[in-house]
Amino acid sequence: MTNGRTAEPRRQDRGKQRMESLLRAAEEVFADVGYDRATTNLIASQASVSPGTLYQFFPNKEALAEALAAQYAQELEALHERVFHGKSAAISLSNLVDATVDPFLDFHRRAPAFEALFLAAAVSPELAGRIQVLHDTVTSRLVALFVQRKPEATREDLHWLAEAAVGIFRGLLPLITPLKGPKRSRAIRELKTVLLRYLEPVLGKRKR
Amino acid sequence: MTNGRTAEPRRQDRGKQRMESLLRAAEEVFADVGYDRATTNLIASQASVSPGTLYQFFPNKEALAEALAAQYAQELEALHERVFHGKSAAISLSNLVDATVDPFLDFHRRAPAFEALFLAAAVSPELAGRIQVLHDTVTSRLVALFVQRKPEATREDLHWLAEAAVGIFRGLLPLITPLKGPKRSRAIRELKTVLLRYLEPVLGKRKR
Amino acid sequence: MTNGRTAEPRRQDRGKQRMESLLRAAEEVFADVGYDRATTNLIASQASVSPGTLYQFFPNKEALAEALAAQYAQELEALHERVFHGKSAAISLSNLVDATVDPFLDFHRRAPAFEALFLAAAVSPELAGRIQVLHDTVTSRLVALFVQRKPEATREDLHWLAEAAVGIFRGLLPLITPLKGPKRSRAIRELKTVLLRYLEPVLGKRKR
Amino acid sequence: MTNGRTAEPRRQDRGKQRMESLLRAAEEVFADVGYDRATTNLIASQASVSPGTLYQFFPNKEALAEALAAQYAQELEALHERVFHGKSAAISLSNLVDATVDPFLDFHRRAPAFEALFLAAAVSPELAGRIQVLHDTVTSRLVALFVQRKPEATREDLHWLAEAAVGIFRGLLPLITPLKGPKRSRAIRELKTVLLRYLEPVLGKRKR
DNA sequence: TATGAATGAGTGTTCATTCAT
DNA sequence: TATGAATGAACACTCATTCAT
Repeated sequence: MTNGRTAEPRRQDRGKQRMESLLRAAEEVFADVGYDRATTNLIASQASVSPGTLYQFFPNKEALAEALAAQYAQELEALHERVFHGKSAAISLSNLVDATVDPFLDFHRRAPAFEALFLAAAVSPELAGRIQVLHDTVTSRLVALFVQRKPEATREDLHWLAEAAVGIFRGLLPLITPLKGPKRSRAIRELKTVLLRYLEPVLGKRKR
Repeated sequence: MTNGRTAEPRRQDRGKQRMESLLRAAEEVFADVGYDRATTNLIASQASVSPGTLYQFFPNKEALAEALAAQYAQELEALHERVFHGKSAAISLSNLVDATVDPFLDFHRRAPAFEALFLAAAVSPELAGRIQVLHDTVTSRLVALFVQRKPEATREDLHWLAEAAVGIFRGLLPLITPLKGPKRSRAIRELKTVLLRYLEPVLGKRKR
Repeated sequence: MTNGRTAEPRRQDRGKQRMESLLRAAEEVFADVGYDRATTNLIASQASVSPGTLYQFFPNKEALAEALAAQYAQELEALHERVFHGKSAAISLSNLVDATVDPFLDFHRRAPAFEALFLAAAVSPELAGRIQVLHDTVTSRLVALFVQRKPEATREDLHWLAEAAVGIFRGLLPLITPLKGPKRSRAIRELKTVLLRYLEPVLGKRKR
Repeated sequence: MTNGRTAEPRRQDRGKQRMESLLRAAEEVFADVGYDRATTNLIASQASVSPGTLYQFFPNKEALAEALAAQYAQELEALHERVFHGKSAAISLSNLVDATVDPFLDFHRRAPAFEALFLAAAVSPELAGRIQVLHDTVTSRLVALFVQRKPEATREDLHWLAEAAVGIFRGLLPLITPLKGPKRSRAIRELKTVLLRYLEPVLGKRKR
């Protein structure tokens, strides 16, 4: 019936679309009930697909998480690229923190399963390994940023700085996400304050 | 015949001991596989006891978590009491941070399920309510400490300070716990640095 | 301390009392939740006694049901004795039905587990055998009554008559017991009507 | 490849068949051990199916009972329709009773769980609500029959008549079902006699 | 005799995963 | 490829019964 040459891509396209819709379904389910309580059958039915179909694309639940994490990592990289295109050294630390925190919180809103995955990873080492990429991406971007700003510091120091910064994020995010309105703003301000005070002695501009 | 007065308590003692051994078993299992993956049958067999026995003392898994959290909360309060008996205002902020972080990390070593519960609570709101007491105990102790040190600050500011401090703990703990030796020391130093820099502007001694 | 001769009976008395209180407890529990859903532990605790004590007097749940049924059978016999002391032949059939139905319904009110046992017996042949005595007592009393009234009828016919009468009771009781007030009266009237019309051709007075 | 139009139904057919075989299995198990003692795993294995499969079609035991009751109710209605197609007013009461009792007893033989459900409903109010449909179907059919035969009677009277008739069935059925041969015939005759005598004054032909 | 902690097989139910269609 | 019925080990939890004290 159809041309063999076009049939192939079409089938692959359909596959891509299925994977996408499965990932979106997983995202929603993870966000709704948490990674652990999410069931593959629920994800499949959320995607209006049979469980068998899900397993045609993802060998198990972890694989879904992993793919989602990879997607998130990619998005975060793109985001980072958009915000800092080589001129980070110039701005004030306060602006740097703003430029890091605000887009990230924005992304956080658009990526409903992000927190669920992060939290679940903390609980299950098995999962943690799978979505390591997320953590690594974020950390290495921060390190790059810090290196650019403070080339004379040792790599190790800056790595600790980045790890701690990510830890601060992870620890204060639960303070922010359940809140709305002015309370949320306050919580965000507090996060920025923590980061600012922590980073200032190392990354702050010498002469003001 | 045996003395009636001692017979009763003896049975009750056995009950207390069983509860204790069940809590210890739960602690180990929670620490090993995480709260969500822990099964009541596993906990029972870890305590060398039948599932029925477990349910004679605890109506369900949540109750075990709750009892454990209550125990931890009590221990933390006792710890706090031991460290600060009314003289916190006098010491330097650096000493204060040491006096808070070090015993806490020590406790953390002795309380293997502490982290598992804290993390699981972040995932499951159901559990979160049950072990709220832990978070509340820690936070309110910190607030009390801060009030003593800075009576003129508003209660709200100090509450945010405490919440953020707890968040910092929660976020950086995963950096510390998997490590040993000098790396662990470095990670602890980083945690203390974050806390110190964050708290200094508010709680630091005016005149130096 | 106490005289050996009096100690024995006292102990037996205590035993009797325990059995009685256990039977009363079983009665209440059977009535509350039904025979099948009743648990021995619940019965024991309702009697403020440990499960072990229950099993000292009754080897299992069926034995409790059996003892209760025996008690009920005895009570019903006493009741029957009280109502008909040899003069049943004289009264009208309508009066006979009244004299049978009314005290029975009265007893039914005082014996909360009666219906539960009867119903459970219909479900479980195992139990049915155990409480057969109840059914047999009631039936044979009815047969005796019928024989007195109609000596010339064959024993077999009267036996069928009695069995059917008991069946009518069993079948219409559920119509009566959930009702109160005038509806209940109506249901009772219907039961009596069924019995009257059924028995009349055989037991009715010939000459009026 | 197979025709798309038949492929779908085939799977659905399999589903229907499974549901049917599960209902048949439930029927047998209910009849064997009673509703209360029936376990879902036993029903599943009786249907040569895993427990999971059972739960794919029925969310719990009650649902099985409900579905079975609905099936029975439907069958009874069909039966009724077959026997009385609008001409009940003409026949004698004796014929009417025969035409009601005989097919019903026939059905009763083919529906082994019918009695178990009816009896269990009397014990458990929970179940009673689920299978109410059975009782309601039977009763309302009888009322309709009676109305047709005696239009001038009040609806309420006829309703009581029907309820009592159903009660008589329920009460005398246990007399019939365990018997075979002539004893069974005798028991059936007794049931018909009870019904006949009870209904005669209200539903009997005026002119004889 | 009385206790109540202890048992452990068993209950209803779930869910990641497979596979015939 | 897609389906969804099927699996079965596992889960949380129950309860009749036993037995050390």
